[in-house]
Amino acid sequence: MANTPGIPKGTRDFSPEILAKRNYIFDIIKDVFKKFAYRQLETPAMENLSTLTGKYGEEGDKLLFKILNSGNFLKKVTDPELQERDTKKMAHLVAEKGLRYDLTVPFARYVVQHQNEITFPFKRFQIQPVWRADRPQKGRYREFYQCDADIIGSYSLINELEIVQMIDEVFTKLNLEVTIKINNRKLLAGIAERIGYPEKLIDLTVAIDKLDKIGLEKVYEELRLAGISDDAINFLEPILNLGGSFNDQMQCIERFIGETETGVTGIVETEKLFSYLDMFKFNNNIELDLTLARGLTYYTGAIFEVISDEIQIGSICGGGRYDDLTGIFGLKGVSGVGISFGADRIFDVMENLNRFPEDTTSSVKLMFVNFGQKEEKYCLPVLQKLRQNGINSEIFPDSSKMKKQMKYANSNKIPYVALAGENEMQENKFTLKNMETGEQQLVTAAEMIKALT
RNA sequence: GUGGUUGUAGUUCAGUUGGUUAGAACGCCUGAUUGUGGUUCAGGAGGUCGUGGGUUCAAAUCCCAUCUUCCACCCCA
Repeated sequence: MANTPGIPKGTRDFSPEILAKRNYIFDIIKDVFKKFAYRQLETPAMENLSTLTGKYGEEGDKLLFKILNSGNFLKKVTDPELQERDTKKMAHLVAEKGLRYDLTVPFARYVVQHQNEITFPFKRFQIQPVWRADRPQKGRYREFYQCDADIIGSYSLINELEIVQMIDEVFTKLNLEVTIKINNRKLLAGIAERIGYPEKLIDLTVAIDKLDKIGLEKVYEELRLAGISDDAINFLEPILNLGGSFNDQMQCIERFIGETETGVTGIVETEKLFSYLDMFKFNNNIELDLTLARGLTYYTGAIFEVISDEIQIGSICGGGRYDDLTGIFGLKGVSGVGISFGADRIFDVMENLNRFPEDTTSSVKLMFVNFGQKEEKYCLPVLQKLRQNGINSEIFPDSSKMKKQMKYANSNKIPYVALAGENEMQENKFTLKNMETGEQQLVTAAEMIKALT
């Protein structure tokens, strides 16, 4: 045990079985992204540390993995600095690169860097791992995948509509029932303004976001802690307890924030988005949820979150509109809207509910049993032909005992085995065995190809 | 960053108040079965008890440190 090697905290190996399942999810997401005309982008695992720092708040900076400079990484550090042991100050001296923390900031960097080559609006999707030096726990890893799609350079609410359509299609294809929650940051901003604390929008959203997790009382407590007066909190109550139909909710909101400028914009946007949504039929529930806030500070318009109806695991997909993502890199006035699927959590849900199709893990269709040199030579050309016909297949490389070979096929879930010995070779045929039913039949190579296609 | 928790075979776990050679199940390998996997039966391999130090005649067991696992908080996907 002490001698067996391991992997770093919060990381995982993906066995062929798990990877097959994960790819099943990725392929569905990827196909939907492509169908909606998003094009794939990849960025390097590492970015310049200066690109990453300061984008995720102070907490986020702490969670960045930094890469030690090559060579003498202490070259730039002076003796007094070394004595001081101020790691925060020293970090940029010994590390100039860091692992990406999400896909959005590298995307923003890409857009700004290549702004002259890009034709706007620009639609891209990106499926890559990200790294966070977080303390791992349930559903939380130091290396995990994000599946992002963003459109940047368009204010149209058609983009929001399409985001919802994509979400609906992905989860329909995955055979999962979900609820798509929609809100708008401008509504929240209107509320903050109305209760007299426009500058507390972030505190307000962070607190409201926890409503279904910690309950009303604790939310009030957080709001008080943030310095919001009891009067204002009481004033807020009807909004937090909002229910009923979309129209009821909108009426109530209108009464509440109808006089604030941002609030009105929020109402117009939300009503327009829902009027688009009304044009189509969706397989999943779509609801307006005023308590949906989402932590990310850069959202400015519509926000989305998806939760499973069948299992409690938190949000499995989220996104929203941001008006100034590239501003931090000096490119102003580019609005975008994006969505991110949490592949790892979707995996957990699928696994829990047993929703992966049976044949996900077995990509190999057939194995030739190896009886010896003469038989190998008889099988190899046929194997080649199967492969040319797009049938994933293999021959057991050694003429080991039959039992060992069958066991190999069995444990790798290979559905068919082909046997060719003296008898078969004389007739120029193969015995094709169905591993599941145990049935066997004598067939020609052509018949075998036909049976497996 | 804070609090708790875990560590013994490939895996999941037993292991008494400290006391002979540390066990089980599953998995793996071999055989029963020289052209047939899953079932059955028999046999076999596999452990520096996370690591380092301490207490003791004696430590998987007690103490300290450290690493690790998992969980909650903060934050987040």
